[in-house]
Amino acid sequence: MSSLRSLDENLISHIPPFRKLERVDIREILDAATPKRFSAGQAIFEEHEPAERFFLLLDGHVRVIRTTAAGDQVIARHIVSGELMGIAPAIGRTTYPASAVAIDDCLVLFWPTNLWQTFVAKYDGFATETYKTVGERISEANNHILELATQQVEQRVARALLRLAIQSHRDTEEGMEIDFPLTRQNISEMTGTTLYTVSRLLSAWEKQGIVTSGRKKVVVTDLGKLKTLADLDPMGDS
Amino acid sequence: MSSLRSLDENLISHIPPFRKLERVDIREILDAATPKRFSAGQAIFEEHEPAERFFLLLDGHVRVIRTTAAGDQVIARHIVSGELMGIAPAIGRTTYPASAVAIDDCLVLFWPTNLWQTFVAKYDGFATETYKTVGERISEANNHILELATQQVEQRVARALLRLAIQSHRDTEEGMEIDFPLTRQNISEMTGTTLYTVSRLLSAWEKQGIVTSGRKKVVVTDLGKLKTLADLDPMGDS
DNA sequence: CGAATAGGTTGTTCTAGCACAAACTTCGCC
DNA sequence: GGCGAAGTTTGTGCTAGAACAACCTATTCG
Repeated sequence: MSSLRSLDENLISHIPPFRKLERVDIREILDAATPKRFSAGQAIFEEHEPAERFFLLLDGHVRVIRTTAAGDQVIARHIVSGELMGIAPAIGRTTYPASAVAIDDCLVLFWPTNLWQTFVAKYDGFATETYKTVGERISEANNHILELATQQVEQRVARALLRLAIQSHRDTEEGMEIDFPLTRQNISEMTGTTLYTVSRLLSAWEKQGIVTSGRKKVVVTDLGKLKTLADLDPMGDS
Repeated sequence: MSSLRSLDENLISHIPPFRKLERVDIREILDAATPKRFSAGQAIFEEHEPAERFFLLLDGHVRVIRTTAAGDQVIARHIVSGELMGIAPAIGRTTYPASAVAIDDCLVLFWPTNLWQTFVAKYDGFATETYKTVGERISEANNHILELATQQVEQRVARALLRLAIQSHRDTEEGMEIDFPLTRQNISEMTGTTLYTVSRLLSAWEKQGIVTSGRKKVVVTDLGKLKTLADLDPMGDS
């Protein structure tokens, strides 16, 4: 039984892995999908859980998190609408490698994992496009490693903010506002530092007019300066 | 023209991506392969270079390296015999994401990138197995991020050594010797620290009977103790 | 509306580990 | 067989940033 009225084809027809497909194919894919809403804070899937489904985020923002034995959390990435997630089957895993949590209210579509093979086999371009996604995520991960291994905290935080601002912002009079709730703690979990250090950095940047920030909110007011901080800052501004 | 006598099927028949294949298929694959030797220190491929070939390491050890704009190097992983490398095509890349350098004398087989599609389409199990490899590398990368973000240098170095010792060792009277040349500098590039700190750690561990080390050589003499250091050491041994 | 809670700031202290320097050892090679 | 290069060790600062503490300020919710 379809949980809602039949889903609109335009929902996914423009999204990379589906872009090249025929209307009929899209129809088929949508008919096999289950839509589901998650409210802010809800877990979409958990690390180590058997990967029984793969997901497409249609609306909202999702945080992908890993937790160490010692209890520290690390934010691996943020998923924005139009992205696939939980695509463990693509990489021969039977278990999710991380947890996904809805940051704000989210709308997702999901399919049972066993359909993955079918999609890959049946829909031309789907495999190529999703493997490209996988490739991008590997690159991201490797860049993250490079950063953690070679850069100072300030640069790492600047880069993290820059990426978020570019990936998912809303334009306001003040500047580019990161369009989902983001705490100092969150930023520290993305960059391998502490919330205190992030707070100090943001305060300093606010004085220099690079950002404006509030409770769970960050606005980049001077993208250029932030970029300078992110690219190996030639010299520390006084 | 085949560069050498025809290659022996046993060379690759036991290697995961090829294991499930028929003799005929293996024959075909080998006939399409070019064997090549690299001597210690030689580059096999370079970051950013167009990915015109993908490789299988038959013998020797390879280091996968990334370099930052500032000139710092990071060792992403070590490849041991039987592993594929330069599999950029698998993840929709047209360019190598890192450089590969022969650590000791190496024997590799390579194929032109355009054959990748053929392999995936034609040889059953090849796709699945290689995507599993990709998956493992993603996991590795993510673990590396977790470590860099949350662990102390001592633990990271212990883990790096542990991994190497398990992945590629030779048993000696002293213990498990990492079976390729490895300097303090190399270890520091794997763990995001300095060669000085690594040297001090190894010296300390040598006194505690955990390792023995020499020029470009590390032998793990007490695997148990090293594991303790690697898993969040409950308390620092005096 | 008022208390509880989540999030943020800022001061102070302290240390892991980086930076630099200098000397030593091992190895390969002319 | 001795010189030079590459690799290693160890000492001495020194500082980025973690840890902890205390306090402040929005939000939320009964």
